[in-house]
Parts: sequence; structure tokens; C-alpha cells
Amino acid sequence: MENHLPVDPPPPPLLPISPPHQNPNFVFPAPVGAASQLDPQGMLDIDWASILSGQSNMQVGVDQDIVNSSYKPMVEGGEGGLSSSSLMGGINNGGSEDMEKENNNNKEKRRRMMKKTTRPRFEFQTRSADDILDDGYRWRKYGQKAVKNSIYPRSYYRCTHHTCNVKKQVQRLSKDTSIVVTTYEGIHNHPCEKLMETLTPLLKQIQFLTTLSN
DNA sequence: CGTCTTTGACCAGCGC
DNA sequence: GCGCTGGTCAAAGACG
Repeated sequence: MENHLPVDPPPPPLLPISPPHQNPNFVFPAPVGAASQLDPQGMLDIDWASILSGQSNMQVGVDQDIVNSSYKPMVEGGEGGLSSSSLMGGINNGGSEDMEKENNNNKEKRRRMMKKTTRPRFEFQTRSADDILDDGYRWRKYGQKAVKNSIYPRSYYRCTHHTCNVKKQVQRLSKDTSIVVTTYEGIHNHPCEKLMETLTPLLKQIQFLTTLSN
């Protein structure tokens, strides 16, 4: 799984899979749709910390559909987002007509919501042997589909944080099998767990040294 | 035993 | 209406 935390900085020349939480300004390879902003090596500076914390409106390889439609670089509000607890409700454990009706209503509501809500999407292409980009968050896989024009399946992941509704899709390019396309949908409403894990001991050490010097 | 992945089924949207 | 495709659900199984 992706629950590894590399100690060393990402080795050149192969590009990431480097966890953004290790280096917020890490240079990622060409994001889709950002070709015009790239330098000759196809690199682009990305402020990962801002993007992942939701403090940036930066669009990186924004999904083409959204570019062509009415995409707004907005952070999805708490009440606007899908609450899985409210929308996933209605498990059919009875069999009464009312319950079934409510169940169907909930399903319908959820589908409409999912269709309606425009969410920020960021798409990255990374050159990696691993399909899973360790971005510091915890993900649960909820589906995998064979997609057209690709010999590799697309995997669907959801952030495991209970209040967070961010999803990501991971797919390997059939044209260039060394490239993994990761599409993030939505913005995390909680801090990056691994970032905190990494920073906490450091902060404690700094505090300790500060008290010593005083 | 809790968490996570796998995988077949289901559904909606879309084009014909 | 029908078939295709993409996205999601949920039961079952694997794993630590």
C-alpha cells in the first residue's frame, strides 16, 4: 500500500512518486493541460502544500470538461459537499414500502447531487513504477474499471477521513506505460496526516532547543 | 476483529 | 429502445 514514508529525498532522475508532504515545492512532471507553462524540461513548480490544504486556487491540469464548461476555482463549502452519512443512508433492512421509497429517494438525491456539484479537479501525470502516488493522505479503494482505449484499468479511491469527500482516480497510460495519471476531485478539509506526523517531532525538537537556548 | 481490496452488479448519461 | 461506457455500491474475502 501507500503507507510508506520514505526517509530520503526522491532520487533523481526518475520523477516522483515523491510525497508532496515531504517537500511542498517539489517539482512535478508535466501536468496535463499545462504544457504552455512548462519549461523545456517539461517541469512546473507546484505549491503542493497550498493545493492540498485547499488554500490555493491553482489549477493544475484541470480536467478538460471543466475547462470547457463552467468550472469555477472555488473551494467546496461544508454544506455544499456530499455528506456520506446523510446521502448514503437508507440501507434496505426492512422491506416496508416507505423505507424502500425513502431508500430510492436517497439514492436519487445522491446521484443528482453528484451530478450537479462542480468540484475542483487536478490531474497529474507522474512517471512511476508504482500506481499509487503517496500524497500523504489515506485512501480507500472503492472501485476499479476497465476503460476504453486503455489496457490498464482505472482505480477509484476515496479519502478515508470521515468528514472528507475527496476522491481520486488513478490510471496508467497505455501509450506510455511508465506514466501514471492521477486525478484528484475535491479539496481535503483536514490536515495531511503524514505531514503532521513528520512535522510534530521536528516541532517538538525545535521547542526543546529553543528552551535550551533561553 | 477491524480495515482494506476485489469484483460483479447496478445505474445514469449519451450516441445511434 | 438499445448498447456502450464510466462511476459507484456492497458483499465477500484477504490481511495484519
